[in-house]
Amino acid sequence: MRFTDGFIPTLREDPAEAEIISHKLMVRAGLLRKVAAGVYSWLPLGLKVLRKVEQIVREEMDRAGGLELLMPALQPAELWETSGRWQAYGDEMMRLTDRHEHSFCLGPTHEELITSIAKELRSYKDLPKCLYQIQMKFRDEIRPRFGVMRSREFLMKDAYSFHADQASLDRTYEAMQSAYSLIVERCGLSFRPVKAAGGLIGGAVSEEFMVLADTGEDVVVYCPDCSYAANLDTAASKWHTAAPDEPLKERVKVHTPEKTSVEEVADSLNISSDRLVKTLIFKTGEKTVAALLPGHKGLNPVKLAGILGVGEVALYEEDDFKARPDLISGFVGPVGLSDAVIIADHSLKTMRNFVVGANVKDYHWRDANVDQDFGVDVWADLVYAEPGELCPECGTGRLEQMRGIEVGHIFQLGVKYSDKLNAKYVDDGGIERPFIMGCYGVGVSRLVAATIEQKHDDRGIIWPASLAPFDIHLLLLSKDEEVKIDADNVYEELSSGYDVIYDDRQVSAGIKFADADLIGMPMQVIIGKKWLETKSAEIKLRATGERFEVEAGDLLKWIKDRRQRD
RNA sequence: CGGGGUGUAGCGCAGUUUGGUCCAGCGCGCCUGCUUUGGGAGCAGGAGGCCGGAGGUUCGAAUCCUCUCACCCCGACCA
Repeated sequence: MRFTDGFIPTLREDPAEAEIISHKLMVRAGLLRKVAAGVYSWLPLGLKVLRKVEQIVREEMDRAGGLELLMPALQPAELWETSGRWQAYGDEMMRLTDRHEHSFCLGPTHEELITSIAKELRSYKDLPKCLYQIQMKFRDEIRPRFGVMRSREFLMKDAYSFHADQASLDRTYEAMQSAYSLIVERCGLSFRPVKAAGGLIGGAVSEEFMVLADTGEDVVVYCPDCSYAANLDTAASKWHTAAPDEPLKERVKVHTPEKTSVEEVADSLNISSDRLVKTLIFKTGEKTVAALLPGHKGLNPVKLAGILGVGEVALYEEDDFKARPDLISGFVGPVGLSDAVIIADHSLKTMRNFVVGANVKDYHWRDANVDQDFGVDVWADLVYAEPGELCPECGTGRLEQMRGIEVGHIFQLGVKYSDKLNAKYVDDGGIERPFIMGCYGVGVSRLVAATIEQKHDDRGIIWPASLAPFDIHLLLLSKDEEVKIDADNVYEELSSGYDVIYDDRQVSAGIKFADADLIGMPMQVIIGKKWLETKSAEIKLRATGERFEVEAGDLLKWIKDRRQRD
């Protein structure tokens, strides 16, 4: 395409609204324009990239046995009421009412809808099936940000699989796992699959695909010595040492006036904070939960929510304490605690003679012990894994952290939705059973942003060949009429085998160079001074900056060879 | 929603503290002409803004007051 026929509005300056590099570059390079908070128009150049990612995703899904379909974005409330998520999804769901006062939402995800469709699968003979679509999703994010990285309307590939047994689900899950790796690899990105929490979508087994980038919103904990990698939300570690072999003592009440924080109590008793057990009180619907963990560790609320099987947990606030006069803020402890579920971190099993709150203002117990002084209802991993701690899998590597962008997430759902929505098939014994399900998502539009986040320099975007909107950027730098005619011919010639953007604008060379680097096609073919002298073009590779002089007659062959090599 | 901040030409900004010197200004971009053409050219001329919106104070408001809307950043959420 001739530049003058295209619509590529490039900007010299960074837009004020953009914070991260990919957002700045997407606006500056003319891929994207903002319409409202978290809502964007994709301009022609941006759409070309989006379509390329979409096509890669489609090809890999098809190869993995997926069947494409298209469901509506507009969905009736009734469907969501049967699964209970019309309420559960909360403010994040975009809701609307039609002229007949019927409630609808713009789909934030499609488990409900796909499950209703899957009811057509009647027999175990129809299984397994994996259905997918590539479609706009709508989520009224609390805080949209970073351009299309976290927007309220975004392109997603979502797939759902239906199985008669766990082994079948495992096979599809693995096929998706490798399909996802291939998708991210084909986009030319370095990434890491990591263990993840199910969240609102739910499910026991789940993995996220993280594109590594400093600006990523997620933290990945990984082991440099083995393959272990997990989202910080779920990452485990081996950190507590064996029990000090000291005899159990009788607990003693100590006066700790005004000492409410871990540090203050530890200081006033002249002990280190790891000899103190803190008790955090949470409310989860009807229940009150007391979480016990060592004083020097941080509580991971995602783990706690997972153990309790709820979407999120909320710490007790002032008003909650007023409603429970037996709980004294700052002095809460497990000894004598009633009407609360006690969940303790595994590390407490090996702790002895520790300090806990006494449930009396200004007092703590010292030399308290599990069993002897209080019981524990649930043992669990409640704490954050920290860098430097030992890997939970190999046991020898020291964990490290890095940031990542979640571009894909796969889940084993089990019967969570099929049960509620009464989606069943008949097994070989003639008995009705709910489908065993999996679901698999890729953020297609986010993948575009993630690519730029990883592939750019201070001049602009560096597209990998697989996603570049054009293969070749042809620059005409001479005003000479004959050279112009030659350049037109080169454009025709290259266009026979490649998608070419031809900068035929009447602007200075500097502008053409700057725009070419900004919009980032992998290969620039420059026709300028040397053409007059030797009929040769200069080829510049965007990624490395390498330049080659190639004679007119050799252009096609040179480009073909080079592209095969790369 | 809580905390912080910003709305002035297509984009990036100054002016607001201390009302008048602003029927609003700068850089980039845009239009016309001439010159220029290998890393964001020069000269000359020109177009473009009811200063986010509504109301108020005042002889006079981009500037002060009230209300309102939008957007951005920090937190909980997630592809």
